Amino acid sequence: MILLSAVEENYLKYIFQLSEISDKGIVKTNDLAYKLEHSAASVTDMLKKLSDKKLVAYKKYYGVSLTKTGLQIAVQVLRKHRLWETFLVKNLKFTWDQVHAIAEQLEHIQSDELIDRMDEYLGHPKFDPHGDPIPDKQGVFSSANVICLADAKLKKQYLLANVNDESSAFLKYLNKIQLKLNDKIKILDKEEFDETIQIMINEKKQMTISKDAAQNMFVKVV
Amino acid sequence: MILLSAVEENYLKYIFQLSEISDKGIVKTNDLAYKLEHSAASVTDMLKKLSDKKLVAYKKYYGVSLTKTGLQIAVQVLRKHRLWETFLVKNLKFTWDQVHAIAEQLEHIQSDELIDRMDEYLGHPKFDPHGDPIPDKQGVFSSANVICLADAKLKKQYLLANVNDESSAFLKYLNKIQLKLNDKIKILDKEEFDETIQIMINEKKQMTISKDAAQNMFVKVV
DNA sequence: TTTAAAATTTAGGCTAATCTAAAAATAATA
DNA sequence: TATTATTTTTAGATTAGCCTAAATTTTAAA
Repeated sequence: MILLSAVEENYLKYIFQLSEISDKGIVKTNDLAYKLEHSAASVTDMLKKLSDKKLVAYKKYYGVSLTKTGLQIAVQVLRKHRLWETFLVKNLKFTWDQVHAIAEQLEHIQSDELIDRMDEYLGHPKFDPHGDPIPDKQGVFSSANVICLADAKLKKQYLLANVNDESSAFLKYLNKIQLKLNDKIKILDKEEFDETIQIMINEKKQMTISKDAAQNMFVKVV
Repeated sequence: MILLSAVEENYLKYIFQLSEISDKGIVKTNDLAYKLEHSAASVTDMLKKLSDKKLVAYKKYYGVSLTKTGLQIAVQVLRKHRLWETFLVKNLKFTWDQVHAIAEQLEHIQSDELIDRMDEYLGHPKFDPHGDPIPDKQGVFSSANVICLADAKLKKQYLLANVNDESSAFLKYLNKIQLKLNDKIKILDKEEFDETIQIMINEKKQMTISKDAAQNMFVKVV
């Protein structure tokens, strides 16, 4: 069990996030410096340390990528971040925009037992309140191409792919409005004021969906 | 709003705890060093820094006490610690001997909003799983009328209200003898020779309690 | 009351994580 | 290709928070 500082964990997390949108998973020093809001010199410094610990593969003037160990740690930090965000929104009723800063702190709490029990407590959610996938204990993300219904685009055709909330209240609600997994959903309108959404289900039934409900539904593009 | 490091918060917390069992609230450098498991020299160093920040009143070779500001912060750290412990035991089903180390980390998460919502979520608990009082947002503790089991009277009915020692060894011992907070305790006999105590638990189970154990248990009169 | 022991502070040093300024390497342009 | 601009690294410094060893102050004992 490797114990890392919160700072080191953050480096790994950001390298992971940048590597996902970069060429061949190679992250540039300056991009990392910008993300971390540190000087490029500090980043170079830390990259050498992480390289010594075999958490990253670093080549001078070229860039950095995660090793297998570094990747595993980065993914677990992301898992913790997203589980905490889920807890903050679902249980403590924070709004999605309030939780990031707090989760940035909570993600560095060191206790596997804690995060396992939190995962259990939340009902093993697969997506966080922003619709980002939550990797499981083994680091496996559930299917990509799924977005939160709250973030879905107007006029496009989707299929209901996943629900985040396993509470009986929410499932009963879905039952009542007769919405099931793999039903077709098209967004007719989004109301800016209260963020409710007008949807068409299976090309025949029109419904108004609350912001809360939409945030718990995940759809994939047809 | 003063932002302190986790290290500084810990100093204030331990000064508070030691001042409660000390003469006139004056804490000695060595006692603090022992509690923090740091060298006395490090403690002197930090006391000077905390003194500069007006969080403690520090007099060389004499001792340290909290200022009004320092006290307020210490009590809020304690509040966070105890609310988190309550959450870990009540909601995540940890046993009370597992939670201390995790709460030591969680107590330093910086967010008033978070702790307010957690307090609300837990239903404004007044005591934590160890029976320690949880100060409210204003820093006010609710006091129970508790006495040490070692000082309790023969033949009287008590409830186990609090334990002094949060070491995992002691809490495991309580688990083993199946003694929990709010269990009924009646003192059947006190042995003068070694100061062991015969107690009846919940009117059905008889036990012998050592002097050491009894000094770590606190009971309230029914 | 003098001396020995204990507690505390001072002095000097170390590591992690940051910084700025200058140097070096790479990329872009004339 | 030569020169300039950009990116990255190196060098040297700083701060927080710790340490050990030595010096100082306080307390206890003879």
